[in-house]
Amino acid sequence: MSPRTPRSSDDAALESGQRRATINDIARLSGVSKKTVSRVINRSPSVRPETREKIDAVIAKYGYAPDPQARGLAFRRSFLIGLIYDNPNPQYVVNMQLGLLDGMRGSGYELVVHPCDRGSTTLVPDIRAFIERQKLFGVVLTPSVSEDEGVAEMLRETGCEYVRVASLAVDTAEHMIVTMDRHGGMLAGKRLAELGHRRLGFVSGPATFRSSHERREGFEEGLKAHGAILAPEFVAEGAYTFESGLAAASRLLAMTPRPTAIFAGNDEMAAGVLHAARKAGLSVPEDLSVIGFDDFQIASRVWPPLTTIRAPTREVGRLAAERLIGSLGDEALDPRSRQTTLVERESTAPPKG
Amino acid sequence: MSPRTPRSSDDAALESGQRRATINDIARLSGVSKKTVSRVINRSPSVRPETREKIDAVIAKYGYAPDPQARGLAFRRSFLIGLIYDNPNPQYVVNMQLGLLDGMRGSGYELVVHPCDRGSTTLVPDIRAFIERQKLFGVVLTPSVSEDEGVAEMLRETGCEYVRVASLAVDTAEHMIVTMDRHGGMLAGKRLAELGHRRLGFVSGPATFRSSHERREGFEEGLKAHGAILAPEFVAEGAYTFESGLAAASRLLAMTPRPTAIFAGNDEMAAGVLHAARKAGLSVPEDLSVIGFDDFQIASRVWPPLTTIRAPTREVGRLAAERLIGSLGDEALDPRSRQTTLVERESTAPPKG
DNA sequence: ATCGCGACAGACACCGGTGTCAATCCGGAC
DNA sequence: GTCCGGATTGACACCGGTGTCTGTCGCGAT
Repeated sequence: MSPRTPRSSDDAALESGQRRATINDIARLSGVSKKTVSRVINRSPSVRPETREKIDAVIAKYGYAPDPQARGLAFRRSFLIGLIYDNPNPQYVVNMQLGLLDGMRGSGYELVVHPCDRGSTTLVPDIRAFIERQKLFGVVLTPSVSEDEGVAEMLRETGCEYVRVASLAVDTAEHMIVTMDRHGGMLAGKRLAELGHRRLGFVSGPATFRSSHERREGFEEGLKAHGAILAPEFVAEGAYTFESGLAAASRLLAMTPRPTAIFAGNDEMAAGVLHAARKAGLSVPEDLSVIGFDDFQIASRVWPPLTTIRAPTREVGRLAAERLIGSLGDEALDPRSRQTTLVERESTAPPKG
Repeated sequence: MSPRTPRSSDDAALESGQRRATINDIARLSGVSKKTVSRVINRSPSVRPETREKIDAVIAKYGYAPDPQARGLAFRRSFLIGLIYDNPNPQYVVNMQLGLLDGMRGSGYELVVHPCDRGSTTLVPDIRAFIERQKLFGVVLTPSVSEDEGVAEMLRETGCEYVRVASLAVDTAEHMIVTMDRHGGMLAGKRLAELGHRRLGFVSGPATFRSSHERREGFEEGLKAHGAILAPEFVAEGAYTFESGLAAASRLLAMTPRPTAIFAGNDEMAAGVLHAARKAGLSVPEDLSVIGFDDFQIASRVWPPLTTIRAPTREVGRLAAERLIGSLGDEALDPRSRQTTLVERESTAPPKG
């Protein structure tokens, strides 16, 4: 190899696609300095249009894309977005991931997943270490860890961008995507009251999830609007799991008189309610109406197929990602994009008699 | 600020944790060159033990951890591992992710998720772009994209490390984690034959998944060992989805005579079989036994709770990650770590009469 | 014709690590 | 005491980008 030929001029490898183009290649092939190429990449205004076009053409010809690592090193941050979650429901997690990827598509960011345990004593330092080591551009938090103020405070300290998905505005608007749990609960209450139910049961999620309270309060609102109420003794706390829903419903159904309808805080617990009803010898919806929440796959797999509240998890994920990377306009103000809706299947009917 | 004090000596910020330590800080504070610190980080053997200890102490004192971006830039690769998948089942995806994270814990790698569509005409270039842009250390592929030879060939070209999770050894051992689908199918066949079933139905996954064939062939083996056979007319192809299972089972149950037991290729389709049975007026397990595959949550949510084959997806994920980063020893040779097992619930019984 | 100024472009250092190669250190052989 | 070779260590360039600052250019004002 001729020593006169600098390594960076090894254009044969470039042409054949053996070697990815770097900013130095683009600069040399465009006849400008690398700094000018950098300006073009970063859309700096002070580049003459003809220069920009010339460079853009070379970039396009060689399919050049800047190296995220090198860029990140200079920027002192990465182009990674972390999803920090502790919700154990697989479908929630996957839908959220898909939504985030929807919102990130074409932005040059990548999604790094980071499950955590809110009960851990090292929760905050663990997340902090994750963020600082990777110099994350930003993170999205979902319930219930999104409702943790200790974590939020740490995030503000680090200066890492963040968006919290929660059912209540627990932070400033630019850091929030608010889900419509209260509205969903209201739809459930309204529907059951309309059907004529007056002895209503509620299987709540764990008190550590804000959504548990929102769904319940919405439920009560919906009932009240149609002249029904939720008696405190007909409220049983579960943990958003099948087993907890089964146990809670068993308690409710053992009471006399028992509720004629039960609203469960999510579909998993609603499935538990169905099992409890079966064990109690009750048929659904004849003896007991059941409404769930989420409209995950399980809702249509159980028998009878569950009437439930559809929560647009994937859309919420997309909004969260767009808010994080700054591409979200006024859409977030329009609740239609994250509306909850009632999906009526076969687990609801008027009460007997 | 005194110009005599170089910026790198701003130890106040370091002590207070305002600034993360860099390799230069560690070098200065240890009284060695950064290259020697680099040697310690990378476990180079040619460092005198006392030097190593001195540096290790400083590293520990300041909680130093090398910057993955800078390291990656110099190494010409990142410390990211991609999960490339096209399996739409949320629980499979989440279990696989959890397993991968299990295997990666403490290794310094992070997991980047990348769903894809095997039907896309740009599948290979899309994945290639993902790998090259991020300079991924390695990727894990799961079915069915793990069975795509075009993708595998591209991976070999790029030099990116990779591990394929599949139900058949479609690559050399160092690139494979083989799941025991055939064995699981065998367990199902064996059990149904033992119960006395002789007219057996099979709802297959899509032909594009190797596991569909493996599970079926295993099923036939298990039957044969106990004197039963799978008649070709009792095989219906589904697509690993609830709806396809429902449709396939409806066809099987409309035949005369109909099968007394059905093995479905996964739990989702088994749930569909249960719905089909109900619509046909058959009760499970009295009129029809059903076995699923996976033992995902849905198996215990449906009614009756499904007898199924437990597949250790999370463990398989852990093995895949360990193989990728090279921390997997002989464990992979021991099938116990990825054994499939029969989980007997209430959807199976001897045939009537 | 000269001056001043904003627009544009480039030189150079730096982000935080690693590779290469030369320099230094050390104990044992002569 | 001197020489030698392997073990340690350090100086310096480089990975592929960006920040800062300086220099050049073209144009209208004087």
